[in-house]
Amino acid sequence: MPRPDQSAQRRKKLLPIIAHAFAELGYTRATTAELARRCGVRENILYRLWPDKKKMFVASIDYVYEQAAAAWRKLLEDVDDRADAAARLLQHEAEHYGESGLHRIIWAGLSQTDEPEIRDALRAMYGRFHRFIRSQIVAHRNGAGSSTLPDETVSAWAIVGLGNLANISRELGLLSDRGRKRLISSAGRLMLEGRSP
Amino acid sequence: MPRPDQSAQRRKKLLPIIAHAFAELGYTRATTAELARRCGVRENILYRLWPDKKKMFVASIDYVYEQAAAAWRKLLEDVDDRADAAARLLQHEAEHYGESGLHRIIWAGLSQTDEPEIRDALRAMYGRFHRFIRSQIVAHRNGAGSSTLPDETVSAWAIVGLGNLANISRELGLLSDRGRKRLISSAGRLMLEGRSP
DNA sequence: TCATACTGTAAGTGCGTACTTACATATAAG
DNA sequence: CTTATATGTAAGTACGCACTTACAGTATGA
Repeated sequence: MPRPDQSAQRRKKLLPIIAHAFAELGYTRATTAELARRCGVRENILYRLWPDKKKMFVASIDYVYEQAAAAWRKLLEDVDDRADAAARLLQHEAEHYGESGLHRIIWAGLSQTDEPEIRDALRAMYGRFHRFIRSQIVAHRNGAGSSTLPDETVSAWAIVGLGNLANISRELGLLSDRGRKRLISSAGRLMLEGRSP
Repeated sequence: MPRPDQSAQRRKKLLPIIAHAFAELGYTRATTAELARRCGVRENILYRLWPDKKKMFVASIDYVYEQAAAAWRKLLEDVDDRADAAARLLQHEAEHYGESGLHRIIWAGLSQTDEPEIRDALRAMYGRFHRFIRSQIVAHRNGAGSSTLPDETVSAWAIVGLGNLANISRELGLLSDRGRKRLISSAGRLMLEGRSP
């Protein structure tokens, strides 16, 4: 009888490498040849693990979201006060935004929205991202919604937009690290509770 | 003696068509063959007017920005109260967002930031865009900056971020037209003056 | 031990696309 | 009319890249 199939574990092992390559190089420049080189294998090995390049990328999107979600969960473990969690997360993102470099995957994906599979993966991802932020805002405001504040849905999208602009500014060199931090904490706080520190 | 060179006028005539193609198809799908087809000429004609595809795109960025700026100027002509202008612009964008095609060109460009020329053009464009918005905010607040509001620079970037998220949401189908309108007017107003309608 | 499927190597293939070349024709001025 | 350059047509080239194929080696379980 044949050898046991180990492709699942192998995917798990190579995915971080592939995700990093996509993050660093973007979708098009991360050629299948380069992906294989970084993984220390030949191209056809990758094609045995994933049917095509798109699937490798979609897997990378999921991987990256899971990484971020895990970091947030860990951060929230230490927070007792649910209402404090949102501010804590915002602060954390202001300080460490983009440090992993993995958020650039989303960026790379946005340039490939003509591929339905990638579109779908991104939409799902933004949806989860938005829901997470929104739930934090709800907990933070805790029913005390001011009439001069947008509702949680709008506020959450605006915060997602902040994160995205932070991406663009990093990509184009529009803002310094300090400027970006100020933007996230200041505008983010405003969206959260209607005043800025 | 030879015939007079008419390439300048010709560029002027074809640029809107080219810009439109880039906005509609994105950078990669707007192949030189397709651009030529839409212009009703052969590819080499385009290559006599611009040295390469990148230059055609950069020219499109400038063209589209000028179009949008002209529309804004026109809108502001009718506004007497300078302090009212910002709110008026915001309202206008909430209603007509994306109609100029400006945002879609930026979008197309963001997927090509590995090309230095395109990067530079985008950076310059974001700079102008931000300066414009910022000046409107300054005029709107007119010295009456509240201590609970971010400064004009931050607010302007946040509004740019809103526009960008509006783009993403349109591209991915995250928000309805109504939702997008609500986002721009509601969060935009908050960034502008610290309260939401 | 032996059939079977996994794992690896090496070379290729097909295709799309930015960009070019060769050449015919039209139009201005001297 | 001549000449020099603009304008048009049609084909072609070079190249990168996603994806494939052919085949040799290897570990497993009956």
